[in-house]
Amino acid sequence: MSLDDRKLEVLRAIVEDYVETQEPVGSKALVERHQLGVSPATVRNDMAVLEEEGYIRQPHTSAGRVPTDAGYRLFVDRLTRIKPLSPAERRAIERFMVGVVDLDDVVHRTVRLLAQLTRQVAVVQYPSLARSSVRHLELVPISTTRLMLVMITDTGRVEQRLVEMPGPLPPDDVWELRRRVNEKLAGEKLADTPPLVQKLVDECAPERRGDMACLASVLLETLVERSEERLALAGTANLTRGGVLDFQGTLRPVLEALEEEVILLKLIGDLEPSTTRVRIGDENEIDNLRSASVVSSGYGPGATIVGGLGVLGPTRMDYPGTIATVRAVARYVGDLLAQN
Amino acid sequence: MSLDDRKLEVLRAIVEDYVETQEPVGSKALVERHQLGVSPATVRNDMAVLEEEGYIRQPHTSAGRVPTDAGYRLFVDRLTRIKPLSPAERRAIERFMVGVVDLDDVVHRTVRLLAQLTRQVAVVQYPSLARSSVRHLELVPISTTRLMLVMITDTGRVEQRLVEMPGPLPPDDVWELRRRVNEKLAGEKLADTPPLVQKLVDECAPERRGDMACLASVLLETLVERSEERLALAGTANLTRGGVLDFQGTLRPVLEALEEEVILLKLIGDLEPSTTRVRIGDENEIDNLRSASVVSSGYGPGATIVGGLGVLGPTRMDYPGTIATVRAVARYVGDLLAQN
DNA sequence: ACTGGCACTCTATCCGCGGGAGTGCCAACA
DNA sequence: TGTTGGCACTCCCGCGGATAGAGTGCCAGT
Repeated sequence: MSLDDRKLEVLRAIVEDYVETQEPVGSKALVERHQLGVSPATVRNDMAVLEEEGYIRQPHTSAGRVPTDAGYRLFVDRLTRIKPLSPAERRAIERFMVGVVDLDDVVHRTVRLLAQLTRQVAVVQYPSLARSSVRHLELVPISTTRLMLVMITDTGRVEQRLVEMPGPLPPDDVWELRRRVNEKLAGEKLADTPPLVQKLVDECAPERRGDMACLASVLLETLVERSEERLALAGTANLTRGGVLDFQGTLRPVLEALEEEVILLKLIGDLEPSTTRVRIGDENEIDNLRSASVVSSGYGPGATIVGGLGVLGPTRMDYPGTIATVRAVARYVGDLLAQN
Repeated sequence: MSLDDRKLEVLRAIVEDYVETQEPVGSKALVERHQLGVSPATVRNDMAVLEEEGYIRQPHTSAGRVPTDAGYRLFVDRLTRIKPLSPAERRAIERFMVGVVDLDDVVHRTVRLLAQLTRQVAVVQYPSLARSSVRHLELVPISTTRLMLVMITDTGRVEQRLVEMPGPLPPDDVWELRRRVNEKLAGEKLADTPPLVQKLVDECAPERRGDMACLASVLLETLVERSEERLALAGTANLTRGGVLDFQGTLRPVLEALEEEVILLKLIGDLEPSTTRVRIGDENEIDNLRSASVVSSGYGPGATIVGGLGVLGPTRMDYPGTIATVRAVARYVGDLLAQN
């Protein structure tokens, strides 16, 4: 049996009221607060159906109804008109971002901005190395046998690693290494570099082979293996809004999950679709986050996507508003990156 | 009236029991769990005195006693023998730190280690720029009018900033700038650099003056103004141990405080004394942390101190154990830095 | 100076009891 | 067939009172 329009309207009303009041909502209160044009009894019938279909449930017999995860899902998919940002919010974004100086700055400001606007926990991933290109590689002698390898990407990220050389290396040789490495790798996507690095070693003059091999191994580590993604987090204090009622009693599991970068990356790192994604409660694979929802989006200059960002909050959240904000911020950050 | 030895012993017993059980401790339970050699009645008299002096208090008439902040303070100052780390803990530290690759790695591992060992929130400050020296400055052309300034310090920190030049700059000029800047600044303590940077501009040939001034302003920002300290945080989930009983009801203020880097730096950034410092409850100037204690210590290669680290937990914490751990980890990190 | 005894206080817990909100069902109606 | 008003029912929540228990303060005795 499919749900007719009024039943959907009832679901919407339930979700909206529950999100606002945080209390189970009953049939009488519903008809009072919304112009449904029908009596409580009718609404009750609709509710019975909605409950049977799994979209709402009652905490105990004879209490009001509460949306289930499936209910929120339906609400998000079919009942949400993305509400445009208020001018105040637009201005907040603008104001927050004036005078950014570098990538770190952008990321930190963005994550705070998101947390503040949505009043939830915000996560921003640094532009993924895998999706960046090498802009420049620099070799800085630290001692006679040590080099500092500094890599700068087109997205503004700077990574550095220490290289222990097999033996002392005169400055001219460092210079030569630097030149060859840049010649070969500059401009290349990081994902494409491994074979190039190998070539670099192969094409090297035998007497330099040792040094180059050593450098190459660290290069590979930096470029690929250790291309651990970085991210920034803000707004954890927002978890305590609404008491401990959300998150079924303890923040513990949520805080634990937030400490695991791997988990966070999974949450916001789904970069395929350019659209905003919402994961509600049980839809999260992470057990610790079964009582949380995540709204995330990819961002990047133009249409390409170089990283993800998003917010995490209770399933009982203002989805339309949150989605709009996340989307707007993602777009803004993308534009900002495009300017560099 | 001064407290005799037995009264102090009673205080110690109260603190230890309360820390363990999290419940107000009564006279009878005390004599049962500790060999005090006197009767409950005697202990009661001692307790009355201790209460009068402000070291303990009862939540309500006819409940057990609970240490006050002053009680903890006395306990820490006069009743604590630092207990040596267990071999297991020593081994944990060693194992945690094998194979560190760079400074970021050291800091991240350290903060996780601390959180794990103390089961509390851990904070580690990156080596303070103000206390570091310039090892090398690198200028990388990004476009014709943009340079990336990369600074490497002797403590392993790498900072970068974008420099917008007034006009296009040929590679040779970049080279020259790089040479001059390094000549003047390499090896200097960051704190000493501002006048040197000024000199750099003054001594510059007039036709280069514009470029150099531009670079200098960014340099100053990087070296001084924006030498915001960085830090790492871990173990927030530990705040939820012991329910919400600690922290008088909500984690909110604590989580808020933990989001403010400035606050955290104040907490662990008191670098004067080489010894471990303990701040208990009200001793924290930050209102949000009135129900928390902070154990912190400076660290650095040898006797010098380049940064701070510490943990934050409820006033009801295991001070002897925590102090020992913080101290041990600080020393270990110092040794690690000394090796570079 | 310490101890045992005793009366007192206060809290936490359980119980029972409405009040109230909300439901489900049914019969009536358009 | 879909909607409505009515009604009995269920269950949570909050309240007051009684009780048990833990712990204290005080006092008299050693």
